[in-house]
Amino acid sequence: MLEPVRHERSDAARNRATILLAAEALVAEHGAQCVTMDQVARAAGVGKGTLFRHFGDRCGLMRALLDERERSFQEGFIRGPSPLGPGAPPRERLIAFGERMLEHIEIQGDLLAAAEGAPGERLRHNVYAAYRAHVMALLEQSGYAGDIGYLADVLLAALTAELVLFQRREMAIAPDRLKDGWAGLIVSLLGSA
Amino acid sequence: MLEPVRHERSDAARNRATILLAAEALVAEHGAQCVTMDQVARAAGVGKGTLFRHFGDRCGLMRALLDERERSFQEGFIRGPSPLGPGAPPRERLIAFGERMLEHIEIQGDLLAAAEGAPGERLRHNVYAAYRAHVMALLEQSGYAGDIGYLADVLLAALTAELVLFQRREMAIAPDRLKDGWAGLIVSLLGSA
DNA sequence: CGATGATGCGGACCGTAGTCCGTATACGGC
DNA sequence: GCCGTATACGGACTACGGTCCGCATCATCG
Repeated sequence: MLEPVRHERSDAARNRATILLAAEALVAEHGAQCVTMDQVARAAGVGKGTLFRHFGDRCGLMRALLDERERSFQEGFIRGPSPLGPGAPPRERLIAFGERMLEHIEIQGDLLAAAEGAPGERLRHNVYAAYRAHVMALLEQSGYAGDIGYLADVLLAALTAELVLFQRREMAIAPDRLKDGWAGLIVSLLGSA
Repeated sequence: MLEPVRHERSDAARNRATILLAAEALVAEHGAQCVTMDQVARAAGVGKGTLFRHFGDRCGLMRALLDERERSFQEGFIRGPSPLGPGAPPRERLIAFGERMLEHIEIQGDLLAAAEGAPGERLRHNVYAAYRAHVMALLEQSGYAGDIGYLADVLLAALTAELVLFQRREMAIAPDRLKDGWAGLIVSLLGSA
């Protein structure tokens, strides 16, 4: 399996940067939901084809906008300080993971919602796989006796942007109640010992 | 708050029935994903406007197709035989509810996926509210000590069509493993007593 | 530096969901 | 049966995401 691309052509790199800048500005101004691909293309001064070649589809563009935050988020629970990162007992790390994710959704919610594509697409992505592997590892370490893979899916389902934004906005549930609910859930499952 | 509509006009009722019939046939033949609104309109011999006036949007049409099954499903856990319906202890009813829901998704999965609209729309509907109320009542009866509303949302998130279809199709997880996972989850939360 | 092949570019084009409004039709009152 | 009006109908129209392909631009090599 060879690497097909050696260098990105200079104009392509320039265009990608321009597009991301333009998209970021438009999203900041109008909200992710209201920004159309034509708007982004015009604002960046490129053709629509260029947009889609670089990012595949609308969700790909939104994901690209999230990417930096996403990477630092993942960095946090893989190599960051306790209790989110290594060092703390798995139960504490799991609680911290959920709380951190809730904060992530609080900040990036609209973009996360806009990055959702067809049903199930989200689940097929590397990001989900990374979360899932992390949660499974923590459950494993905690000595949980049941189906770890299944439980990981369920726990992550509690942390989807769709659900959390609904709880926060439609049901007007306070962030602290969500965090407490999450922590209580983990304690119920893994014991308070 | 008056009832604005006294009688549905006869042509309207006829058209609605015709549309549902045509849509059902097209979905059966091509799958819900591949059926367009224009196809349905042409097959039913009505204009597009009529379609949208009756069902609001594509998801509304899909929901209407699900409606009958949905009602009998709800009937099952509200007034049906134990352990799904009243009579069994709440823990057993909750397990039966999840298993029944998994079967429902197994059968109606494509339609359920096609009925999903914008992120969060699903959660705003009566159907979700009914499920949520049911699960909350069972948790209450079971004497669960934590945040019942939060836990209901989490448990229902484990039973979304999006997740279950992913688990079944993409991850090739067998139905029995999902049912066992669900039962194990409930037991972990409510105790095996 | 000039030729040449690979890569990227632009924007016309397409399919689909959803809207709008002038026209047609059913229903209730006379 | 006839009329007036509320209601429904149809299909042209819009907006948007996504595709396609002929042309331009870049990198490379002699």
